Amino acid sequence: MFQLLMTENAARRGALTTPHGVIQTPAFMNVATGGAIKGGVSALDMRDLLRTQVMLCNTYHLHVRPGDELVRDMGGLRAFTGWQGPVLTDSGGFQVFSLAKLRNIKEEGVTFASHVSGARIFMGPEESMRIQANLGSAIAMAFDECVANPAPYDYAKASCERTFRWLLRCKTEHARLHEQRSDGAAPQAPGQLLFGINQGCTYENLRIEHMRQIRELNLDGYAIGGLAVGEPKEVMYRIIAAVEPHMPRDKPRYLMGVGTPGNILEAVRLGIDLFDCVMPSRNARHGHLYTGEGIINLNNAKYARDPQPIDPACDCTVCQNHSRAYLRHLLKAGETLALRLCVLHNLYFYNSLMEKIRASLEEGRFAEFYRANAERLDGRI
RNA sequence: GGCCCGGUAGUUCAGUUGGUUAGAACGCCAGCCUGUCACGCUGGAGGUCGACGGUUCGAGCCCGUUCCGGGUCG
Repeated sequence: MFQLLMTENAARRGALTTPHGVIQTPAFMNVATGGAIKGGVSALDMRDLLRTQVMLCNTYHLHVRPGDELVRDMGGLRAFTGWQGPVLTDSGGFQVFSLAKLRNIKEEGVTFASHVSGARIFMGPEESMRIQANLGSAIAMAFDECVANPAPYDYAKASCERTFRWLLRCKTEHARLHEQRSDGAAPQAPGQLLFGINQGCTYENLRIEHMRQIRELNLDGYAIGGLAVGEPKEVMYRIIAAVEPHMPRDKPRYLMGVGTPGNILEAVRLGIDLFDCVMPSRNARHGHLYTGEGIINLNNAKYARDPQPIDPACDCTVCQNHSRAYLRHLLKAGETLALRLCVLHNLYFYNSLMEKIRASLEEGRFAEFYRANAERLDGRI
């Protein structure tokens, strides 16, 4: 259940209770697609160094390898990975979009060629729900289609309608998997929440109509999917602003796959509670580091002799102990330590940004925080 | 000292019978990345082809001299 603690205009400060812990919102979920944050960051690091609240894993990737039944037999994702807190599993719907060359979409579901073995894999709403139950996540996402941008109106509309039919099937299967079994066996993932996903490409009327439909299903949370897939950020903000008034107030709202620090700040202002994005970890591995003053590219020669930490205002373990010059050296030398340290900093930065946002909401000065940071966060220095 | 092999981008090397603005890889410089097929992708700079002279319409390629490195024989 979701508790709305306080609001400032559309922005919200809340608490989402899951079977595996409470998530203070707005929150950023740390992406560990295949059960690990890329760059050598462990579950212990998330707990001890990053102040992570939620780990996000992917249904499709874990189904392909090592297999969801293996994860189930090993005690579920938490036991398997060592992460004690809540896990959100993405449904695999995004892979319908991102693995476009390998797929075939039908009403029943999607046929993929496994990117690992090439073997044919079928996944529909029921399969996705069963896999997510096996994975034992705290929050399961509905199986949807993330439509490419731009998409013709007719395709976006048809896809939206199919995503709705898939959602109905997800809900039915999810309920079936979690009801008390007649044979007395415990359900696979007791108390697992189910979030629905809004689609509709960049067409406001499709977005709103779809949102109105899915809110009737009284799900545990509502996500906006299919954004930040190439459209200008102004378009993304316009869609969020259009859909938000139609989202239930008493349910968490999750903007999937977003985004830059600036995107997140803007989306919180528009009423979003949950985020996830590969950007902080991927960009870290590519040498782009976040600071309160903007983004720095550690690959740049100007940092070769820079004794400062990545962000002088940051209190993460990396900034407490290492210089830009050293990290740049590690990066240039191809040391895997560079990946770990840079990822640690960026994820700490994101988690810490969310803490600052929550604090500003609690103190009724979010607008002020927004004004002071909106411009700067995504800039380059 | 004789003979052989080699000197082409910062580095390791390609350069077809002599023929447009001499290529690659790595490195360097910079850009990109939004529910991760991603230690990835894109772009850029950088060469008096050891030096000098010759042959030729034209030479990194052929000839001569010379310098440097390596090998080998005495």
